[in-house]
Amino acid sequence: MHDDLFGLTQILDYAVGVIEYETEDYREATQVFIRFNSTGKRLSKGDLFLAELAVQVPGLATKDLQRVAQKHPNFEFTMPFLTQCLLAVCTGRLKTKAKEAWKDENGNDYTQAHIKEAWRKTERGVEHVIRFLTSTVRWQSADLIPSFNALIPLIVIAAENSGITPRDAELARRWLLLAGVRAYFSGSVHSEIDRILRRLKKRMSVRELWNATARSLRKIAPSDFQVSRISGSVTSMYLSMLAERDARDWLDRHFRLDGKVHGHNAQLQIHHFFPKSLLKKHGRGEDQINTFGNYAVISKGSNLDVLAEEPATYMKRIPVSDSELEKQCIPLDRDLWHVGQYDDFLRERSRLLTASTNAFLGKN
DNA sequence: GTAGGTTCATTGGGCTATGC
DNA sequence: GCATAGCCCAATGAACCTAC
Repeated sequence: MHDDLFGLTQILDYAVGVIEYETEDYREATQVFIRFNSTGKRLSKGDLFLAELAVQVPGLATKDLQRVAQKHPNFEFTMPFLTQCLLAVCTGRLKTKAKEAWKDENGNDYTQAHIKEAWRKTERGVEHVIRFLTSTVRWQSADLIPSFNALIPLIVIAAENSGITPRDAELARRWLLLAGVRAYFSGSVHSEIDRILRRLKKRMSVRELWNATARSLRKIAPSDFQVSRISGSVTSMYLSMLAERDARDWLDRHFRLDGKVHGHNAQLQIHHFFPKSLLKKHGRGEDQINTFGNYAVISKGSNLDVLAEEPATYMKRIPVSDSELEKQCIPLDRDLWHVGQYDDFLRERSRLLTASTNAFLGKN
């Protein structure tokens, strides 16, 4: 312990090297900046694209992108993310070296006018997608977005088509929610987005986006609800469905179950339909207690005061209608609300969740 | 240069210790 | 007894690496 503390104090004597490099050329400075990025805190591709953009079109990043980044309090997109959206709209690709980001296939710089026009379209695309997220998907904040990368193709489509038509909106929602649950954008993200963007060049539509990815986006199955995470793509999809169904709190019928279940200013909370302490008492393990089939959503302020009672007991005191229970896919058969029937309850709840979610997501 | 596999970094949930 | 802080770990997205 003493050695560790002594070692820590040595940091005060650590010699930090400084190299002075004089230049008036912003481009040259950026190249040096990118080259030095191999050590220390590594910057993301988006950071480097942003640095190059600042050189290519002075003022665009510091004024226009920043304005959009700060415009929507519940959808605070980062500058690197917006830069990647702009890059996708401007060049039709994302996978590139930073210093070649704003060049065409012949190696020539895109003109300032071209990039500014692309930004005008990107900004419009971002606005349309936020409207789509709040109205069709019914997410009121960016906290519920499982993957920001998934928004990029949608923003490109909305930018090029001046929005997402009401006819396409439901397919776009199906695509976004399934892309989240299937963790479509993990692994080689830039390669995959580039492949999608190449397809979209041929036909810029949500239908084409769906066709390009459908093989990986199989419909929801009961096993998809065997998750313990309270935050995550399955919960985001469930909350979207609850808002669509105009689900209400179990104690306060006027309170819409619309919002998020975790994080700062969460409006909702997860309620274990079979209380943890009850299941623990009956020898159930964590994986059986904390599983989506046992989760319901209620308002943050609600205290159902259930202790270790069975649902069959405590639900008699709670003035919730069958229609609200149906919205949350809770089996109405009261015989399943006894702890001895827990396995059958989970099986039936998973079946109802699967059927309801697939109906909500709609057909291709 | 690209695709796909692997590794790394970040985030959020759960648990426990501590303070009020 | 409750609230809060801090730690650990799993999940996940991003970055990196390698084979073709």
